[in-house]
Amino acid sequence: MTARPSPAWCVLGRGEGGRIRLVALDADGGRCGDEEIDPDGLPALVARWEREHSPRWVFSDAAAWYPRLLTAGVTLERCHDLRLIHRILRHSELVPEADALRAATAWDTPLDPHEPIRDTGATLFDLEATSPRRGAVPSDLEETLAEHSRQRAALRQAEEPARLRLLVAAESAGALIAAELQTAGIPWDVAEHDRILTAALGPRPSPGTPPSRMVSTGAEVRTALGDPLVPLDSPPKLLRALHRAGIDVPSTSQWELQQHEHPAVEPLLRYKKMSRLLTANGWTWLDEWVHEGRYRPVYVPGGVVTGRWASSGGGALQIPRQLRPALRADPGWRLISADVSQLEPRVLAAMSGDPAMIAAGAGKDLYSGIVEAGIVRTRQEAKIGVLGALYGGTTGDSGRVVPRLRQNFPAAMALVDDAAATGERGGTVTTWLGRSSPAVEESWSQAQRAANQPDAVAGQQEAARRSARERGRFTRNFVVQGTAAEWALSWMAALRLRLARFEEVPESAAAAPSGPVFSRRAHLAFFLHDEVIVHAPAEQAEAAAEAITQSADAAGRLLFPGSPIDFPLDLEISERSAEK
DNA sequence: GTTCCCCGCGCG
DNA sequence: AAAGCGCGCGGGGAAC
Repeated sequence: MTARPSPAWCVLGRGEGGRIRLVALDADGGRCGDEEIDPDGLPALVARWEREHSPRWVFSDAAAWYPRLLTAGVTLERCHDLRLIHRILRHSELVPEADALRAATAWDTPLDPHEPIRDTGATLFDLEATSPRRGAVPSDLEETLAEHSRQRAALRQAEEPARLRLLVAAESAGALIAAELQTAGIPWDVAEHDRILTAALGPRPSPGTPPSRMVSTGAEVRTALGDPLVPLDSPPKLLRALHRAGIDVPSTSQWELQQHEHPAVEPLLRYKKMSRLLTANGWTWLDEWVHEGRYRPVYVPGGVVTGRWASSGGGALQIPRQLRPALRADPGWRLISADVSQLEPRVLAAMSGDPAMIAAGAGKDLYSGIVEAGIVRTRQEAKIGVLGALYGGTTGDSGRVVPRLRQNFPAAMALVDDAAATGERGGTVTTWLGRSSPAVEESWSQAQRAANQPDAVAGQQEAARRSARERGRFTRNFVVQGTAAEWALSWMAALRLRLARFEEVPESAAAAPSGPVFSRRAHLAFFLHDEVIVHAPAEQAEAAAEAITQSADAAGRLLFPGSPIDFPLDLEISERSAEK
């Protein structure tokens, strides 16, 4: 009698008559288990397989399946998100034979974020029974199995399969993390938020009326302009009023206004700050987005072409620094905030293997390292130069510093310069782990060809060149921003597994208002490109900090094995997030 | 009345 | 300060 092969994968999908099916596959794709159950029994079924076999769960779309499991208290270690991975494999230059994948158009969802999923009471099955979500992919078992099989075939045939497999794992981990972040939420101090608003704007006004300090500041502006009726919230009208008062600005943006000495400028800038705070993160935002001491934004993994996350609703990726003190740990808990110093430049140094650039960042602030190497005089110059290198800056201070970087960091600059040149030609570029930039539209190529014909008019040529340079700046940045996103996902994926091994604290020490899943031990609470915040019981704070640091080191070694590159963190343990 | 685009500004 | 990359959002106002 042969041993029953152990399940490597568990595929979930809808079966007949509204039932759910689970099919277990061994490492070679052979079926080694098959169960069917009513939707109500799904969490218990999944929990049992997770406990007994810890397989990689195959989801048509983790964003549709996992929240339901989390609500029932079930967390999973690993998954494969077919929707997200389809998008990567379909476009990746490392997949030579993608015809079968490309033919499966039902899996080709737009980059647009999901509709915000605000009502967690609705289940996957309710949603699909009524109106399918925008960007929904098939969720029936047979089609889910078929797509899984196509993706495994594509991965087998890939060049650099090891890298692509890392990307697949990291992207899928991101799908789990995004759902967990939304379930856990960010601990948010409503009273502190209200204090910040009141200090800046005056007490909360009745609905429909502006707060008192905005009214008085608006009056100051109007007095200074000598016009009692200027509508300050309408840029075109405000612009005309500014012109009438002799303030000759091309737009009403703050940096234009700052060039002028007029007495209306200072109160107007103050007014704009207040208006921004009120409309973006005022009391209305608080009412809508913070409930029971938690802010629960909708994260959209893979929502940006480069692989960065986007967000949908609530502006999770734009929380102003001014409001950071409103992030506050529950009583007896701590926030551990960590951000990577100069992530993108370090990623570029590692990708290119540029020894001088790696050395400049070794164990310290990379920009200061560039100063100490005698390449530029000030840290500010170093920063502007490096950002210019990453973004394709050609003018001003950045344009003056970039040539010096090109001289001192030839390998690093060659990497981004090559990416830009490829983009200008209409070509595709690829991140370190294998995410490729979208192909140009046929109309773009046609316009470029037309502009190169002898009969092309000057305006046409200029427009085509400008468009080519724009695309070059995009592809230049794509390779670095995209690889940085891969590093950040690997960091979080490693951290998430470390935190999952933490002991649960006693009920009495649990964070009160959060759901049971994330109220008993350290958990991720926030993510923003190169920054994480972990919410942890006070006695786990040091260990969580250690896990964050170890995970950063692990991510560096995973992506760049053997490279001397390091990724130092700014890390802080506190009850309240600092404004910085 | 609704939809769409632009502006301006917050974040990395 | 912005510039040079990537985003989301609210508001106004034009387009429909």
